[in-house]
Amino acid sequence: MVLQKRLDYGFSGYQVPAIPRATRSARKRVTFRKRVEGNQISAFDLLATVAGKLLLDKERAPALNDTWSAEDQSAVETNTVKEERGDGNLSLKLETCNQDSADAEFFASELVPQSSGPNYSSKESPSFRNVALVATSDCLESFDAQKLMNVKIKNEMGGLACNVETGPYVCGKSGDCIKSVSENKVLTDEELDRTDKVSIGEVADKCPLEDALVSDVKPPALVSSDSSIKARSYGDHNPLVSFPTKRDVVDVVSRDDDEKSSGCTHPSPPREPFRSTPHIGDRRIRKILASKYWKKAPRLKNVTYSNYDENLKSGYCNRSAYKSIRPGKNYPFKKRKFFYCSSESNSDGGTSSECISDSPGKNNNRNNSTLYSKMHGVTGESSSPANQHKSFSSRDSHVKLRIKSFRVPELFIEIPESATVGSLKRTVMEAVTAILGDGLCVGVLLQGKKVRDDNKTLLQTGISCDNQMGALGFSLEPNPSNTSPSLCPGGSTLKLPRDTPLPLARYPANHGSVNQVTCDPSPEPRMPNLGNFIENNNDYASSPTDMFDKSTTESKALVAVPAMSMETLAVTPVHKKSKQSEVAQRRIRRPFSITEVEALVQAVEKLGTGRWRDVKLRAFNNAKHRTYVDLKDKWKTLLHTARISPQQRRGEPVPQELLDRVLNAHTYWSHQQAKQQQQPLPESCLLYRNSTMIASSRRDVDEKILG
DNA sequence: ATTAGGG
DNA sequence: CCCTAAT
Repeated sequence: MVLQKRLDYGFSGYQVPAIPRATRSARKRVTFRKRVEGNQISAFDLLATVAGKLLLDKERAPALNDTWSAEDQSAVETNTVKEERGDGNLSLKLETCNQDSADAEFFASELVPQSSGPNYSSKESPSFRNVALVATSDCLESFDAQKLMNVKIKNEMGGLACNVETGPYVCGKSGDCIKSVSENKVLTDEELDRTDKVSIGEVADKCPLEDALVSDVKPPALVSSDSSIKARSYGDHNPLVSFPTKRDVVDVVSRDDDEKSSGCTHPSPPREPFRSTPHIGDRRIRKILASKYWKKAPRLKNVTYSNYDENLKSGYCNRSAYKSIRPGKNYPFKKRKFFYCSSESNSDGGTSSECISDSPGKNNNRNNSTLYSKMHGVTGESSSPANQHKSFSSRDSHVKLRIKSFRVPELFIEIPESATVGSLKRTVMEAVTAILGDGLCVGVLLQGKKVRDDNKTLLQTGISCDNQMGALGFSLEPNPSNTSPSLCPGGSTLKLPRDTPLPLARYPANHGSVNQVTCDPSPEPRMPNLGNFIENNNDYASSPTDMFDKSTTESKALVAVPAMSMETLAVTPVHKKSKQSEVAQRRIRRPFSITEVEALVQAVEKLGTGRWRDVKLRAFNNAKHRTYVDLKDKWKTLLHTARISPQQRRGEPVPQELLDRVLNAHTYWSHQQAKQQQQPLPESCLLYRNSTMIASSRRDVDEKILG
């Protein structure tokens, strides 16, 4: 059985490794695992794990959040067992296995053939008993999931070989029962609140895993579990993971050796696509445990999320322990952060729909810019949507929109009671500003439903002149993604860049002076001109020296950051808390401009490779967003670019001249380095350098070297 | 905090 | 760009 690296986890609770970057694109799989304290495994825990996994990936976070919304839950529920139909938005697969061990582990990883599981001791395998807790597709082949859910698993020995409760907590002890929810059942609130056993599943004889139940004699505690989780997100339900078509799903499949993911230290033999759940040979029973909690989550926000957060935190708290034990660098979740905020703001609060007023388009002279300026005018800004796809041919009818206001996504602010009103204002302002400056998505809703296809015309979408009031809505959402548009082609949002972490964070509510503030800047919304913000990123002035300053300054100016005094910073716990809660994000991608490349090359030519800090200081001292690591990386890519054929190069083409300089500088400094190691004779070095550089027609080399 | 490399 | 290991 799987259980590779069981020993990787030497702590209670569980960690949720970051989702490999690869998962940002469709059809990528991720792996994660979870360890459960004692013999308890709860559906919620599992889901939380999955959720946490997803959340850890900032770009996916909202996706998950959406999934948590009540609307989608049903879909999840009904599709859990129907993933083959591909008509759902997310399906969950989970399976667990039993093992004689003191603790339980949740492996959300692809089942690894026993033979290939490198990290578990051979003696572990035999004692392994898999008990499928989730009816998944492969299980369905042999029996109906619905039935499975309602069957009772009995242990002839007087106990249950495996007990899983879909309740908040799953008891692994024998005698416990499986609580499951019918996939088709719609839970009532009452039911949702019940945490006790609901139904007992008895594995039908059909279940190929029955023998597993009869497995070990001892009070077979559910000690270890192996779970494979597959989640599919369909564009329609997942705004962040938008795909061209509904069929284009994202599979979040647990597998340890996810390609490119730093999942497993030990490369496992190539696996079949996750779809074919491997090793059915293992006796497994599965049970869908998602539905209930997925449905429930949106409602019991406080409980759910706090719990959730706790879980996540626990993972983080144990990071060090984890790290120390963990053999490889498999799970780079070190600095991953998630926003609790987005989850909720996206699912409900964040979506503020606005009114629309349609009117027969008479103004043919108006173009889309007019439309947008109008849109944004409401927010006090005008911007040019970078992602505007809709085509407004001049002869089209025009849809007039009037957005009365945007509601800012939910904000959570914590401030001491002793704080002054003024500081509260500043705090709120700061939070709001941070959000706005952080980048927002504009979502389009029609009939309350998100419109995700950016490529449809308004007409096709149904946003036409004869629209009725209220049919169309817009929403501002925290932009979770720095994803390139290509990653979410179906998204209906206008992505705006962000550079700073969302200040939103859910703080422990145990603070007496927690004030929750929801900001609604209706009267005089101060929105940054994000459109320009974008454009400025790559639009540098010609002067390599001051261009960075300029752009930086401009960007900031555009973000309409209110003058924030140090005092404010001191007074607002938001900052501290934000950092504390590790709310951060992947930095936005900022392609190097040619000018920057030029500056970099020049600096490296002079300073050589390996002195990135100096390079930074010298040429990018004013570009705060460029760290020496960035520069180093850029050099690396430049070098690579220079070495590959022009046809293989992508992105903004770098002048061959620069690339040549890169090559020259690289070879030169490489030799330099080598020489230094052998015989630190400055003279020969100089000679070599000069010959090389001059040969490469670097006129300014000398100056730079001298200067 | 930097540097070097792998991802 | 991120993440780590090693300085």
